[in-house]
Amino acid sequence: MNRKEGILEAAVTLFAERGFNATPTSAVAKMASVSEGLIFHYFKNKEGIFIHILEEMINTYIESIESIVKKPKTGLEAIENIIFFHFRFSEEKSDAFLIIMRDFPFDLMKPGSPTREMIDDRSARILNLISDCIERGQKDGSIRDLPPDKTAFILRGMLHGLSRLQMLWSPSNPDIVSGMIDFCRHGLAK
Amino acid sequence: MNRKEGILEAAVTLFAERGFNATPTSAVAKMASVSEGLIFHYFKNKEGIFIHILEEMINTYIESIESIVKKPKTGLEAIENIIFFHFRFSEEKSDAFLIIMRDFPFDLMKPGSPTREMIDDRSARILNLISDCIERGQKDGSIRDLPPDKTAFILRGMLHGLSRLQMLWSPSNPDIVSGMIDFCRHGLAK
Amino acid sequence: MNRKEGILEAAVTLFAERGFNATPTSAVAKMASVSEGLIFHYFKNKEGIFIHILEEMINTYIESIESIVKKPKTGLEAIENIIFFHFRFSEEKSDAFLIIMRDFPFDLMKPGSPTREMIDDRSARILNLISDCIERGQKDGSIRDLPPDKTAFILRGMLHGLSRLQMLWSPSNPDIVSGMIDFCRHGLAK
Amino acid sequence: MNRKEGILEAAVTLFAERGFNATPTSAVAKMASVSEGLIFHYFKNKEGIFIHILEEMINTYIESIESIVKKPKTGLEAIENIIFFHFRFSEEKSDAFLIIMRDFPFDLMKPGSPTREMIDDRSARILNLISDCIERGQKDGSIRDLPPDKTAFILRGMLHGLSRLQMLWSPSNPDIVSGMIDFCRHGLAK
DNA sequence: GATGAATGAGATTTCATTCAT
DNA sequence: GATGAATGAAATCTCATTCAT
Repeated sequence: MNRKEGILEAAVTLFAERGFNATPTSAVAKMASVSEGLIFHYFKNKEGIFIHILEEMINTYIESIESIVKKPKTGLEAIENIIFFHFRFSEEKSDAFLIIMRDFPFDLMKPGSPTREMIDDRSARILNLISDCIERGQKDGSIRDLPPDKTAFILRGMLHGLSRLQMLWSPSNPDIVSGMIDFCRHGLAK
Repeated sequence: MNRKEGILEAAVTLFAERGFNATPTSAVAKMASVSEGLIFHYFKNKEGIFIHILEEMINTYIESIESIVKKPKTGLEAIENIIFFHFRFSEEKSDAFLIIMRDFPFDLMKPGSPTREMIDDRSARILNLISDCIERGQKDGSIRDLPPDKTAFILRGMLHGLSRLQMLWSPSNPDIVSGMIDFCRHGLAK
Repeated sequence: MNRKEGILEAAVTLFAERGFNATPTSAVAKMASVSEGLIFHYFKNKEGIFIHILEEMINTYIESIESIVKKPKTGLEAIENIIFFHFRFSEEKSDAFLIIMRDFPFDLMKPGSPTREMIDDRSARILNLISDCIERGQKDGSIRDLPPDKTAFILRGMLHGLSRLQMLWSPSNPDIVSGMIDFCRHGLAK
Repeated sequence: MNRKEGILEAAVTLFAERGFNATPTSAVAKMASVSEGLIFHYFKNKEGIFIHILEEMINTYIESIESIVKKPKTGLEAIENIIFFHFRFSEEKSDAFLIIMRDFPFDLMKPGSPTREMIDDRSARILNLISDCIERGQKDGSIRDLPPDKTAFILRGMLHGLSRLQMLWSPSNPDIVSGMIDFCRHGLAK
């Protein structure tokens, strides 16, 4: 493993454990057995590390969804697959997922910033992927008549909110995947 | 307006604008025309301000919901009212809402801390209120047979996620209230 | 002596000794027996210390000259008094004088910055004081016909350059006050 | 242009623009399209670049003056030529001139350091050149009786101070060459 | 000659918090 | 209650410089 990856790995672990703000770059450097300067050599900023993690994650997420939605026969099944995938993904990459849900530094979202643009772009792509499935489902008869874009937004909101609630906010942690699938099937299907 | 309220008002405004971490207590003091020391006299901590805002908000939220769910005839209508109320509330108190969604300092959630206990309690109460409505709906025939607790969790996740996405993360901001109502009606109703 | 003055005194001494850039604020704090934070409480910036020293010095300089030029009978004598004063002043306040001549951080001169404006103002006032003397001398017959503003600029340049050369750049340090007086008498007088 | 010269050219440009201290070697390397290591291969130090620029400039300055003072018939004319040359030179090499006037790192002047010795030597040579002209003028009757060394120092101080004031410190920038010539003619001539 | 990854030593600055008044 | 001077503990980031290749 090269040094850059070592830094990223250490950062993900420590950020998840202590929080982004509460983790000094010195701790990351120490855990990665690297000089502190090297972090800034590669990432320029502490935020640079975050951005790297975020970008990598979001891109993998989208690419996975892109390939996943192709397989099923109906649009509704495609949506169900997205839901399954989302929660599996959030478990597999739980550390990075947690960081992004919990510690996102929102000054990165200043209008016009490159990160903002990247996120806006990815958000739009995700919404498109979902609403494409909905339209597909409306054509193949698996999904009833409802506005695809709005509904895509609602589904994404559900995924986002359920993941976040489960991770950060709630004492009880029911298995909600099957529940959500069921709920959506009724909410969407004819 | 007394000084304590002045501090709270200034804090909400500034935290919403710049973020909790990025707002020094000195800025709050200056905006409230108060000495910095007085903040600590009233709130002990910087986090103390946050906790106060959070608690006030969450209590109002719950009390409002408690009174709201009583009126409608069916459980389903009660749920719909909760949804309406949630989004109205998030607009009315948009600053405080934003702060809590975006800047929550998660070290307050350390197991056993008083804030953690307060939140766990309030979360449970909210879930109970929702699942009560569901059970009510199942009795009055407006809601189909599905697990009340899980479903309550899902509904709360939707509310949380949609609000958060709308506020922080998404370029497009469709009006999703009616969409969510429609979606839930299909998802829940018989 | 209060703490603020203590900081200034320590700063002048250390800056003169080691140079502005080479003196860490920690050294100033230590020498003034004060916490490092207090420096920033009073001066906001490391540059803030410099600006304070500069402003105090330049104001004293101008006020002294203002009172000095009034006394003598002729304009030429007034000029001579300025010259005498300048070199006496530079010896009395040699530390602060040295710092300003040697370590001036020229990003303070960015067009539009408050320090830039302050300096432009003070420069103009000094030039005015000198050229007033010249005009006075032309009226009273002690100074020949030459452009007052340009000549004032030249005299100020001489003062500046001689002080700087003497302090920083030259191995031999002749007593140049009398020489300059003599030179100017011939250069200016009828 | 070879790489060493490329580095020097980039350095002069950047130092003039941002200041010596504020310009990282990395910026010089980038602008010269060269690796950062190569700078240290050629110059050993960041200060090494400065010294190189300084030495080149000061030597050219002296050699030019040496050849210039030979031509005119009288000592006074020779002095006038020096003055003309000085200001022309400072305009032609304005970037390098600016750097030396503004950013000279005075730890290079530590007694005994090679740069200190080089500068002391060049300063003495410049003073000698000027005072030679004065003595010449006293012999040929163009310059009155005054101490040549002291006067040479004063003239050099004028040149230094006027250039510096003009470049760094003053809002008004009158054309002072002719003024200085006139002033000196009266100050020096019989 | 030439590269650029890697280092490490600081330096400035920020801030929550305390406490004497 | 109210003030604000004073503290001190970090934390990010910058850079000159080195060195293996």
